[in-house]
Amino acid sequence: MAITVNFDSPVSIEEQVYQALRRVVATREIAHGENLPTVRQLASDLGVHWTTVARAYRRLATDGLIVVRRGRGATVCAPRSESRASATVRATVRQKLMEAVTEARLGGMPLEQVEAALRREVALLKGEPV
Amino acid sequence: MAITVNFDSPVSIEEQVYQALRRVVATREIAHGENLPTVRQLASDLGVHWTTVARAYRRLATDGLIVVRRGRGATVCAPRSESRASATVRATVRQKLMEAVTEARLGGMPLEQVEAALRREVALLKGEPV
Amino acid sequence: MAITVNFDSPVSIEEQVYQALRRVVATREIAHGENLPTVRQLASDLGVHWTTVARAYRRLATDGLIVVRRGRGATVCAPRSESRASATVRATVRQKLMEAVTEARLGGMPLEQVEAALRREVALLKGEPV
Amino acid sequence: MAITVNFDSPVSIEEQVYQALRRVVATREIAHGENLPTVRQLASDLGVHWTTVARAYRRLATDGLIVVRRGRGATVCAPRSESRASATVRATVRQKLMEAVTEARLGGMPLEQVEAALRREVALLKGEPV
DNA sequence: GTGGTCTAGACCACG
DNA sequence: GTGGTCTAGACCACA
Repeated sequence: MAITVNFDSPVSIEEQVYQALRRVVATREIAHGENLPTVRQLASDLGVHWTTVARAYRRLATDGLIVVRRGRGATVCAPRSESRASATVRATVRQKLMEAVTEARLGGMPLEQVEAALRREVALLKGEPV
Repeated sequence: MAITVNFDSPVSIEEQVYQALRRVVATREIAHGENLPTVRQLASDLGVHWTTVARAYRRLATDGLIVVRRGRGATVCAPRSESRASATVRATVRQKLMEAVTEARLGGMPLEQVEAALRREVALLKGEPV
Repeated sequence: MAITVNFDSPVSIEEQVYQALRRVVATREIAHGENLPTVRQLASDLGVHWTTVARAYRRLATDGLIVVRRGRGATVCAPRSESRASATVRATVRQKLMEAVTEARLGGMPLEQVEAALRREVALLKGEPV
Repeated sequence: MAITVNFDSPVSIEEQVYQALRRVVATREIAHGENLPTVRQLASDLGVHWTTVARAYRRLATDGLIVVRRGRGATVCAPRSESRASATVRATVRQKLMEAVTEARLGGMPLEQVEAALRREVALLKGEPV
């Protein structure tokens, strides 16, 4: 599980760890029923304090992505099946996409390339060859 | 120019204002050669401190999106033409797209709907009917 | 005896088991003179460590609700008769009631409904039809 | 605003502060639009670390009871009007009432006295003479 | 001045 | 050993 944090980023370390772990769960790199690394282990790998990692784990637990139990570590929950997504989820996704196209245009990247890049990301997540 | 800030968000007000203004420039809602509102005007509209807005304007100027001249306000620069985007831009766009698909999967939103949503965003930015 | 524990709760498993057993004794679901399940039996039913259950039993014994004797298990003691309650008990009860009305008001629940709900709880404890 | 914390309690200091502040908001001791004390002020009053108080404030903000803004302190939000309470709220209230009657019976407190005590709490919250 | 985050390291509860 | 909480105090962003 290769995750890194950028100490110079305006986004907090906790947030970076949280987002990276959401990704790990979404890709099923660590599957349903398996454990994440212990907070102290991951913290030492990343070079951050273990309480910072523990805070990120708590948020994942609040989201229902993992179950955290003292003395037993953090276990990944069963994934949600595809279904009618909530309005909140759709709004979040839309926001991210809007940011992507905004960055693309300001950076002079043709919008067709953005669509191609999205197809690559979708294929990656599905585990298909790109 | 309708921009709003969320005071409860973990992302700073400065960052929210900065991002919203990037969007305004990207959509050409305020076109090349026109002025943004004054720092104090926008601050008062949003109910935030004027120094916060000023910091956001400075960042836009650093990005080369606007030029700020004493006594003449903040003027939007000519847009970049589409071209070969820098690696940085492509990485940023890719990151946003990755976050979008991650959120979609965790929220149970079918990935095909993400592609459809992106097409809508692209059309919106181009000013085409959706 | 159907008791469950919530592994995600901020309140410890020991505390949950302890509270649930207090409830079981109060309702006389296991009556005066009868035995609680063995520590290892209950632990295995709940999927928790047996030492956790043992700690809860110790607390019940300290409270005088059960007696634990080697080789004979944990036996429920005779209930206290109704009498003038100690100041401590009255303070505890008052605290719980205060929390209940606080939650009700913050959640928009009319306070009359709280009184009705209490009458239901009293009837339940007495074993009357609700 | 007289709140105290019990350092020997099994419930965490953060939780105690959080509950006490929920009470303060519910009773409108600090009304809609007013500010709570600053985190450092309250922490110093209680003799705890200010980050502990800050965590409690964050939870209140998550609950939508207050709005916390850097440099401006924590402001109480408008109260919810009475309405049909959610199932979650009703379950929470019911749980608290169940704990109250359990404690009463185990402590030998007549259940009629519990009902009387609840009426007092309701009157207190409504600001009526008791 | 406000609150937000991070590190450091203590102590505790749980398995 | 696990994670949870607290203190202590640094540094940052915002008003």
